[in-house]
Amino acid sequence: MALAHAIMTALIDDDLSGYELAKSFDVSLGFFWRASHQQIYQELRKLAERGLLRGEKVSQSGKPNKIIYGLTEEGREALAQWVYDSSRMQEAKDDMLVKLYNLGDDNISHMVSEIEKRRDEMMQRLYLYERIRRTHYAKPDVLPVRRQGVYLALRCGITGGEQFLAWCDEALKRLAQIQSAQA
Amino acid sequence: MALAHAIMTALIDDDLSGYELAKSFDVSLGFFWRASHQQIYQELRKLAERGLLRGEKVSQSGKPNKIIYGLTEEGREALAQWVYDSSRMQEAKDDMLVKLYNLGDDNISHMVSEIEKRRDEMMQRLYLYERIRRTHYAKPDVLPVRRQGVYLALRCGITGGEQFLAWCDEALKRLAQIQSAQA
DNA sequence: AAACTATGTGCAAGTATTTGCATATATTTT
DNA sequence: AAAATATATGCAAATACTTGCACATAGTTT
Repeated sequence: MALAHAIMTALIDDDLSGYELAKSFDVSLGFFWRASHQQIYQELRKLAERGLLRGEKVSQSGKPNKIIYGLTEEGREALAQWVYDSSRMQEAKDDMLVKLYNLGDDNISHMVSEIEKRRDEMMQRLYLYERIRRTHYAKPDVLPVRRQGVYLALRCGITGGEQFLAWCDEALKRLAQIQSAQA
Repeated sequence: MALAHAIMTALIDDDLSGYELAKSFDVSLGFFWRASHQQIYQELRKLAERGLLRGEKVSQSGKPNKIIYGLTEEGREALAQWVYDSSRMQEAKDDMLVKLYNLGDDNISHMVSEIEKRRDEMMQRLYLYERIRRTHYAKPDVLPVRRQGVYLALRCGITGGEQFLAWCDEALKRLAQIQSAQA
């Protein structure tokens, strides 16, 4: 039920087309809630049908036409209300962790490379977070309230990412030990 | 596609009924991949149909009958093969983080209590992790390889949980500051 | 006696998400 | 000139997951 709310959230400040929204997702809310463009387009249409968004067709020359979506009053109210809904702790749902339950002499080197790959990806993600933090949140205390909320979400991503890197190092060390004992 | 593999993983050592499996999930793999009992029963039947599990009906007196599932050779092979499949980084998909993007003077006290609730839940989770660690993984180095993999997953849960607690404290501190500035 | 807890499995309906494909045009690169 | 990239939206099918309900028995608590 929450991709809808993530999308509405992305439209708080600006009206966007599906394409623009998908791009903005990639560098902000998508850090915490990934969605494919198909899902976004579908959800936008559904939300417009339900009256929570208003879609305006824009004809363009030189580019394909697009539909700009914006929150309706009803949408803003629904979103504000949603914040008070109770939400649950999310599990990691990460294949990698399930795979670790299957660790064996045969697949250990595969797990090493999988963890190394994750480590690299997270490293890149952290560079991106850090750039965003420096650029937009250098002095969080002086930001308006809502921006401070976004900052806190970013901090959650940063500290979570740093912890993950540390775990990767721990795991790789242990796996290397097992491998050297094997030889 | 991975609940299937989580279930098969839970059956590596022991054959279990759906009920037993659901319970074992609650204190192990379910930390990383939660599933309702309905989903588990469905998946067990599907896996049995596909020949990856063998289901054996057991009549019981005094208790309802049950079906004990175990991995077939084919299942074991499929599981072993699955470990080599590539897997992707998972996003948090956490409502709470999306809600933070909607932070405002009106809902700030709600967010405080939501974060406090999460903090409590994680604290309890960490107690449980710690008990498991002490009981079963006090000396990880001497464990067989597969158990060391499980230990690494547990460590991921522990360090991730500790990071989350620290983040909660940071967030609560900031929210308290905003609230006191408001007054 | 009634209520609650534990054991044990399942259907049906709805919602969410992924995967693969399809269609266009304009600009930039090879 | 061909190929790749960016812009822009969508359908259809399959898979995954959640929610609410239903049945059935035994033991324990109030």
